[in-house]
Amino acid sequence: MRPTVNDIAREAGVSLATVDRVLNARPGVREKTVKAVNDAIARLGYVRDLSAANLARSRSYRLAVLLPDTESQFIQSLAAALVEAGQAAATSRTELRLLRFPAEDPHALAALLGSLADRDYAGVALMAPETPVVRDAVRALRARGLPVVALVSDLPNADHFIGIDNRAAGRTAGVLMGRFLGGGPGQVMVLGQSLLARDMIERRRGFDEVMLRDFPGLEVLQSLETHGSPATLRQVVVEMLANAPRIRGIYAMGGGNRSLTQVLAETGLSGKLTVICHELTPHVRQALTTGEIAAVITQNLGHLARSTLRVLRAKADRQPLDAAQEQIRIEIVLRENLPVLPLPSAIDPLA
Amino acid sequence: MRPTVNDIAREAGVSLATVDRVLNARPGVREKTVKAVNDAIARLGYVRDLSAANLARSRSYRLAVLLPDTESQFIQSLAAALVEAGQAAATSRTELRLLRFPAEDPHALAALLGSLADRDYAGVALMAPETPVVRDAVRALRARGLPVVALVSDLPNADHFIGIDNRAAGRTAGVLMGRFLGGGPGQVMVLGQSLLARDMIERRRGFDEVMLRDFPGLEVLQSLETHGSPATLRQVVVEMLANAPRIRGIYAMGGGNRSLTQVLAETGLSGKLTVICHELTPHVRQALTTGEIAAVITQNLGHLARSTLRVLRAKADRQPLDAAQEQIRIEIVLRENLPVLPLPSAIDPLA
DNA sequence: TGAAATCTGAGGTACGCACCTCAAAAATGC
DNA sequence: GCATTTTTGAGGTGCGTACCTCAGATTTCA
Repeated sequence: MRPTVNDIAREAGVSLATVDRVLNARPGVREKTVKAVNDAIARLGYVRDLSAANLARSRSYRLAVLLPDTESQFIQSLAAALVEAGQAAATSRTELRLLRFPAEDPHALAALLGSLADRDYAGVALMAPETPVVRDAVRALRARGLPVVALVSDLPNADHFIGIDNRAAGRTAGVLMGRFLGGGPGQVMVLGQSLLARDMIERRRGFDEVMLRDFPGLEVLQSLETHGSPATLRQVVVEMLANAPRIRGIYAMGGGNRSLTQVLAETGLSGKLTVICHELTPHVRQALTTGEIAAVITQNLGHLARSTLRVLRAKADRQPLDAAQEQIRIEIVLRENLPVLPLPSAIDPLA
Repeated sequence: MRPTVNDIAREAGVSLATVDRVLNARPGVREKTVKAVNDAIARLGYVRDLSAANLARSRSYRLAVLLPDTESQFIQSLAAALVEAGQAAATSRTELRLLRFPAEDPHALAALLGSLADRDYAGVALMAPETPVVRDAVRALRARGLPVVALVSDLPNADHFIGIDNRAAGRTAGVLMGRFLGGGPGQVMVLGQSLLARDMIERRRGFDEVMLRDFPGLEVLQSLETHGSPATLRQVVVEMLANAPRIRGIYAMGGGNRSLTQVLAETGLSGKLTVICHELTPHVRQALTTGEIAAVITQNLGHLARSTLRVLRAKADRQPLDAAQEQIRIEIVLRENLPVLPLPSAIDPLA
């Protein structure tokens, strides 16, 4: 049998109450006694039983995840992954509430953040661009002891960031583009939703780093801004294709993948250009299999979602996290290593 | 407050004992009553508290993981990942025992497997090539109700396989090789430890599929067998390099990466050939950063280890698994998306 | 309708730990 | 040495579920 707290008490020659004080770092125990208890713990190889501890604490975690109300495939997939992770975590006294806020309204978001403090949440995860009001709202929440983690897009004053290193992601796109195009010659088009967004800036920087250093034969054109609008995307892409006849590759830094493949299809360029984009949404999967898209840089949303819950719980308990497990990988997906779609798992509520 | 079993009993108008019988699928309850209870569960949105359930069951899991005693970097990394996952799982009544067996002795392995049945293990994970004696030993274990999962290398009669699809991995290597070499012309050398091992056969098949279909300009040479011996590797590689002057790429299907880079360095070919190999070991990391290796196809060993524990526990409890979470991805690692090495996490035994 | 079989209720204990109280013991300051 | 403070012990309760027993209620079948 594994040792219990009673075994420690006996081994250390102290009472259960003292062991408890040591284990839970409560005050009122002499250094010497603390050491005696810790020695006993080490001798017996005691490991706290988390199930029992959580039960006794009757601790539960109400977590909020705030996503913009954008209806992009990426956000939808992310939301779905979060909901699924939330269902799985329900058996562990964890309740996840998915809240949406108007994408373009930082003040609404700040107000929402402010309202969270009162409703005894144990932690908040947030995917939003950084603006001064948001920064202040995050600071206020943290001051109240609520952990706040940034999701997908980093917020410098959050407790933690869950997502990929966008500069490295840009570099990865760069190597793939460079090598797939054999180092040149040719031109590469770069598309982004908003060139002011932190993520886009970092991806572009990483991409440029590699292209300049390793593939000088390829000319990387100025970033085109789509503002998340299919019409704008279509216009700028068509225009650029007309002006730059040596374009052989397109790096889509974020969003608008559906519109992009559509425009390429219409202009008869499907499969003729090397297209590298981000995020493995359903449509991108499809385009990968047909060869319209050559490679995708992505992050595993299931992992991202589960990691979010784990990190929030750890932060709420002020426990350390397993850095290796929580690191979100920059995944490269080609047609050949496209992960098979597992059937939507039927979560058994009694399991 | 979340509903408990008592709430269900009240809501369904039955006693606690009946709710318990329904929840744990014990006999002696009429269809009609079962339905009443399930309806109450649905109405209240009851979710079983796993912490309490595990505690009450006082269930614990002693798991065995059997690895060959090979001292390759891959096995060492895998063992380390398993040990770490085992430590983290200790708080959840899970004890992992890492057992090694002589790599080339199927009978010793079979004997070891046979001896496990008596020592109340809850499950067994096994990384071994399939041989008739092993197959029989696995069957015997399963007949005794012990779940057996195959690790890294598939065993057709195991309960589950944890690892990557090697054929898809080979295809992935193929696309990368083909695209990195611009489709040809040239020759590609292929190296493998043992050409009889199931994994190697599948990787080669996947690689050939893609090369033949998409890159006919590249000639894929016959596989060279290294038998895990640096000397043999050196010999066959040097010989092949002499005989096939148009070699531009090397696909190392498994093992021997250290020796390979060494031979290339000695022959002045470092960085001049496109080398694609498997498994991100410390040495391979190094070779990636220097450019000696262009790309690595790998599987996340941390994930593999944690997945092993989760799957074994689920199998031991006859519970369904989350296919999406347990799917091991085929990861492509280039210098630019090399995951940063997290510091070896200090596992807090009290956490 | 009666006996047998089946179903249900009431109540209990146990799991390992957290957290509480109050009194007793030990250490400390003066 | 005494009062004061600090440390320790003994004992308790509760977390939500699993699993057990035994008596009483209900249904089934002859």
